[in-house]
Amino acid sequence: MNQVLASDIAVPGNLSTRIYADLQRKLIVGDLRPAENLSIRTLAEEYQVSAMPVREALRQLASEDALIGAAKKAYRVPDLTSEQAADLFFVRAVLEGAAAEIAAERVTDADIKILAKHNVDLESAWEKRHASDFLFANYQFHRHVYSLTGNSALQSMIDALYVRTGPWLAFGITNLVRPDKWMGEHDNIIAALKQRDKAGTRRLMEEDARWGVEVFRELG
Amino acid sequence: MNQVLASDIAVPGNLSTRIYADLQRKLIVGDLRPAENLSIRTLAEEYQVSAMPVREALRQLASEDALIGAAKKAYRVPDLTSEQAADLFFVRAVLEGAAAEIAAERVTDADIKILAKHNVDLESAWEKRHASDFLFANYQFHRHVYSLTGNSALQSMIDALYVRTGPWLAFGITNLVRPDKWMGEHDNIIAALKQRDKAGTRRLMEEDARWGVEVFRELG
DNA sequence: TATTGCAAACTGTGATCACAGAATATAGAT
DNA sequence: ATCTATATTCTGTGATCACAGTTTGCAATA
Repeated sequence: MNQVLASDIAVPGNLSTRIYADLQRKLIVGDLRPAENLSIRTLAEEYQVSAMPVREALRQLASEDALIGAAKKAYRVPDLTSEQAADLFFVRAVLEGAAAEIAAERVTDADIKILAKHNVDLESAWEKRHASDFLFANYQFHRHVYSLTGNSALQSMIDALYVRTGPWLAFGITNLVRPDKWMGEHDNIIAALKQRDKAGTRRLMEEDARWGVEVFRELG
Repeated sequence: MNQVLASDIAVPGNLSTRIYADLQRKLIVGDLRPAENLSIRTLAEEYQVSAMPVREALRQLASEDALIGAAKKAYRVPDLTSEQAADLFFVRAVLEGAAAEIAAERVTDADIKILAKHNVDLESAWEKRHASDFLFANYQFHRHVYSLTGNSALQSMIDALYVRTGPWLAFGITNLVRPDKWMGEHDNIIAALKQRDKAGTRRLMEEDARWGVEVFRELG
């Protein structure tokens, strides 16, 4: 059962917000699969709440195109076309590239240690072929970089992109053919950050985002 | 009274979506002022619907930070700090700059005629000091440019930025000291598009977005 | 056995009510 | 006249119900 709503733990906000956050996380790490249906009443029972908070959470995710919602039809996780996926990764490259340039100015040694740890988690998850752990570590790594900008508007917009690409990436990496040439990318980013190399960090971050498109091309 | 919900006109979607779209437009053109309160029940009466669709629209706008919502307190239009405004215009410059570069590759002569018309509307609205017409024409101009990318994810993200900066810009331009040096920017963008100058269009578009920050600095 | 049609189950949407906390206005005291 | 305490009004939130369109499954027919 879901622990998200345990009321003894101090959680911010109302029920809708908590359910929204939980579903958002599940989308990012690929716990929800493309074309999967989400029913208000079913989720309400799982979360042990009424339909009210769930419908608001689902509507909110649908408004961000993290879910597809049509009248009188069940909400479902989008199954992206190649063009849609490419569009999302393009925006991610633009935003994360700009963020990385700023991050290179502000990064501290403590930040680099944290990034290195996330990278260890990433490779550990890859060894175990654990898709959700892998995606979560990847998200944590990237998020730490663009959070260094201190620009909350920028952060939430990039977050929204990870929510939308999560389900598709989870499918993609489990069928990945050649991950080797990409696995060292994060190390290169850390190295560029260490040198406070703005242009280099930006270029590497843009490349890393573009990797998502590569995955897609391999799968056809 | 609001005509948005006239049911004889074929409108897409449900009540929540229509109310959301109407409020979104009002935010973009500055019909809603910073720190203004929005009550679910009051709006429900204005739109002649129950509270249900309104609360979903407001919640959705709050989730995009287009409105501020706290438990048991009225929703209200955000009153941006200088840092928050600068952050928003930074993201706008990044996204619109990247979009403009692509637009310069795809722009047609028909597009340029449309852009020129929006620019005429813009200057006409300025002569009359009509803030909402001015902001709407400005939005139309920019939107036409970044819609040329065909990237819907990119478009909706930029749209969200106009929603958030609208109320603040509406206040800003009415108190604007020196608009002259900025009024020709759009003409320069059109000229760069005519020449299919990717780098130039991008640079000019980034500058134009940065103008929003300038406005703020003038006002203190 | 395959196909068609109908009924039952399931879907989101909108309306309405109860509730608790926040804001406001009013009346009382100093 | 000013400050304070209290009552009233207003706020979003959650739950529950009715409704109509969609999907699904089962049974009857060819």
